[in-house]
Amino acid sequence: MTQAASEGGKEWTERQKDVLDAVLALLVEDGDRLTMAAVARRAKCSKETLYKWFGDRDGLLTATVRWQASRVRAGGFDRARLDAAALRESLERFAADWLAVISSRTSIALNRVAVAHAGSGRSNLGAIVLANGRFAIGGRMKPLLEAGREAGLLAFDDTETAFRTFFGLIGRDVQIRLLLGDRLDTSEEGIAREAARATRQFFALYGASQPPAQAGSPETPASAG
Amino acid sequence: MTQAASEGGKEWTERQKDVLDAVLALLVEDGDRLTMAAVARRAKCSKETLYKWFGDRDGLLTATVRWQASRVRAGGFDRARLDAAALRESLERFAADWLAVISSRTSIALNRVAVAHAGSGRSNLGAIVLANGRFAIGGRMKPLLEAGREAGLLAFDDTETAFRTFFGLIGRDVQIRLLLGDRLDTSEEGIAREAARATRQFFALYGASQPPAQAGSPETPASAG
DNA sequence: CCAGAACCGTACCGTACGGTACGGCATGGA
DNA sequence: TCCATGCCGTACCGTACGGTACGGTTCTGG
Repeated sequence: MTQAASEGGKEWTERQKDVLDAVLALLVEDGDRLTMAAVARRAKCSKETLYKWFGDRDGLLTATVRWQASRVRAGGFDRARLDAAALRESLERFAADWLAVISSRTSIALNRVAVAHAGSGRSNLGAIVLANGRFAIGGRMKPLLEAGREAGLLAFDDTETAFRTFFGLIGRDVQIRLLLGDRLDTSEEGIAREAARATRQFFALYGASQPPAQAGSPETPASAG
Repeated sequence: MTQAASEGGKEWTERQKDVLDAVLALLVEDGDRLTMAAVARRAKCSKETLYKWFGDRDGLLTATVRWQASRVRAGGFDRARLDAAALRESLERFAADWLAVISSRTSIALNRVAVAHAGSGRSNLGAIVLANGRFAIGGRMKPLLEAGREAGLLAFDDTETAFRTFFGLIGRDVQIRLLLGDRLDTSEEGIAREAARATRQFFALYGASQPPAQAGSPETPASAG
């Protein structure tokens, strides 16, 4: 499960990418009530071709998830010149990017089918989504956190714990509420505001320039109990 | 959507509760690949009876969600004598209870079907789960936070924001990972440890006894930008 | 111009499942 | 004793959908 993000995969032809985009569109519109016939109709291809290219329904869904994942790669930071402002900006950008992703209709639709599949045990869509979502962003953010620590800007013992805390401060209840059908503010300004808040709170917890009141970082107890 | 938790509902007979428990068991075992025939077999009743009692499949699922929700009510705190230790203990207990809930196989199964339903637009299972999960705990925790503020132990402007921050510190990536099929440590000790960490971090952000370095609470910017 | 491959559109098959009908049995009240 | 009610078990129906088959059309290479 804790595998690296899989490669963008298999280099589909343009025609095949069109089909996968059709699947994404249908997924967003109709939820997981997706039928092979509907895909064929939408993509103007035959069902026989779908089965030839993707094997079966699960293969089509898997390919769709990978296809979508292969084009949301983003982020990165300038490791060379990392002062407090640059670190804060990078973290804030990560936070905003992540919020934009989990708020997108595509991500919501994909996560819904992956969650449903994970429940029925068939295939491993859940693992793929996790690898390309939560674990991908973790893999990209942790080097930044560690660079910030090496630059004396952050203080934490365990990178994973620090990252997961930031993750929680960013997402809070947003993803589960969206998955369950709640409506939330997903405007660009709203996202920017939340990203700024999460970053501010993260610095309050892990910023080295303003050492926590209790000795040690807040992720470890200052005293027993 | 932002409705109050619905009442435990309708007072089913014992026999009917047995049926709903059978649904829960099947949901946990087989995911949402739940068929009416399987329920009838498991509960040793006829399909006709199921339809008579619950209307249709969605009605059965809705009743099941309400039934499960009606018996996870818990929590509460002693408002009278609220010192720092009592507040911390209450928050930690809330956090541990919530982690135990979202880590339970029943909650995972129920959230999975609700997410799937929210995707297909049919029925409002998502709203029900949300009302009895996220919003129910919010409704129970916010009075505690405000009591803590009135007692001079916490400092925040907006109760909702403070609660959502705590929510994020507690859950982090746990719920989405579990829903997507990842395996996590859900032991009692692990939960207790995470609850303690979340509470410690929440106090670091919102504790009044140790004012934040920047003026104001970390949920509002100290200066523009 | 021809052969073959790729693919579209549609018809078709089998099965799973939601929902209904019905016969049989038990209980309880008159 | 008899009828009514409520429920079990099972058979049944209609439909939706995954997957396959096949005829017809377009494209490509020779």
